[in-house]
Amino acid sequence: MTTKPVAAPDPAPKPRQRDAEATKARILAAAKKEFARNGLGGARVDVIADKAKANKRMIYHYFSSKEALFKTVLEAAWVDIRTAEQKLNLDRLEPKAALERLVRFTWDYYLKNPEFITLVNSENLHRAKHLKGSEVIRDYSRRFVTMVGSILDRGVASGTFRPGIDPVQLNITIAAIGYYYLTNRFTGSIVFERDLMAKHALEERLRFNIDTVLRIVSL
Amino acid sequence: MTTKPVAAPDPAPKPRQRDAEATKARILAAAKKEFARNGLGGARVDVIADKAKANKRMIYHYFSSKEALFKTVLEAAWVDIRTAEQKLNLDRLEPKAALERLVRFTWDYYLKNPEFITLVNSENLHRAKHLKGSEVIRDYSRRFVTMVGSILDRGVASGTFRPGIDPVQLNITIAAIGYYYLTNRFTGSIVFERDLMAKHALEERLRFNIDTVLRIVSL
DNA sequence: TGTGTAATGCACTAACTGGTTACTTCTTTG
DNA sequence: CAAAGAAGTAACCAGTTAGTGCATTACACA
Repeated sequence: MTTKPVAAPDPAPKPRQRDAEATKARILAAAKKEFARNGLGGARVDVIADKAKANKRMIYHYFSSKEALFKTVLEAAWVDIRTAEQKLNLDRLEPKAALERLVRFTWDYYLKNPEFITLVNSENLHRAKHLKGSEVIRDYSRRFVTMVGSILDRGVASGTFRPGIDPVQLNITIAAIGYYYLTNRFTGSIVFERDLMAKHALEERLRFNIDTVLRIVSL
Repeated sequence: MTTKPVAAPDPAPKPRQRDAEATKARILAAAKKEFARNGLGGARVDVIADKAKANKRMIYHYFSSKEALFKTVLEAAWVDIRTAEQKLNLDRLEPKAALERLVRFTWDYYLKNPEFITLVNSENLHRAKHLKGSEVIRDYSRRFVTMVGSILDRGVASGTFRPGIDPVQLNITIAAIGYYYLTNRFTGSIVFERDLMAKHALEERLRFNIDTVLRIVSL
């Protein structure tokens, strides 16, 4: 976008009064929070501008529209989780450990990044119209599915996993058992009359989930 | 609410021009659709009025406010699914069959009543503030958890299920593996590059889910 | 047939909301 | 250092939106 000085490799990033990249980043961060808290429809552009200590005009300058901003936020969120997943280096672990690691990671990620869940919910309410056709997402996802597939293959080869498991179904299930618990934590706590977010409750759920996944793949 | 004629037991319900109950019902049905499609924030009261072939004034006359209307819709939806669950008479089935029946029912219900999922999502976005303190929900839910608990107990007693399974965790999981798949069907179809709503895909998922649940409870 | 009440309809508003216009101020570079 | 473009601001606009005041009409019952 903006042409940075090419010469010196980061020559003491002098504190600017005006910094396009920084402003954009602040807007993005604020938008993520606001969209996550209130959904696309409920989010207010003015609130985002305030939170970002920017002006509403800046938002339209950099992102054209509320929906385009939403799309950017959403894509960034997805790239973030998929990138983190790749860093797990699950290929280096033995199949069972790899799967456990993945379940644990997914759970922790959702816990630490509750915005992700709400953003995804919001996007699905809008029938994924913002993500439709996004190659970024498709490319990242493909690598991910492949990775889980190869864990399964290795497990089958070494005789620890049963054959014939669809990696997609497994992926969905791993996400589901964490995602559902957390996204519905408010109604869930009412329906089941316990604090689903209490520390021990969270630990118990994670244990249950790991057990579930291992049972799915075991012989 | 309104005092109906007490005498004759439904003496040919003459077609009225004005019928409070009928109007209320139409509003409720329209509201359910609109809330489900657009969420609480995105739903438009005028649209609900039009869809219900009623006047906006009627909505405020019967339901006081948009949020109160939402609460009514939400409670009704919950009562509906819980009532349907009770009608399954799972106590009469042997444990394994009962569980399979429940998984199948849950899946089918979500499929046939997609509004339920979206309403619940919307309520959780608002941190369950409309359902908080609703005794209706609490009472219905209690009976449900108890029912699943007794299936598990029976299974353990007959030596088909392993002991020590928390009925709440199982309940959550049964809901999760269906709910997640369906609520995220739009982004899911993009991420996994398949039509998750194709007939064979749905059948495959149901099979996978039944298998998962049986694996969780098996010895 | 008359009457009180519940049901209904219309027109209105006050507050908001996404988006824009017109302008000022900083920063970079020839 | 001057000029041009980039970054930033405030006030504003047109369309919406939840919610109301008030007049009107049908119904139940005497």
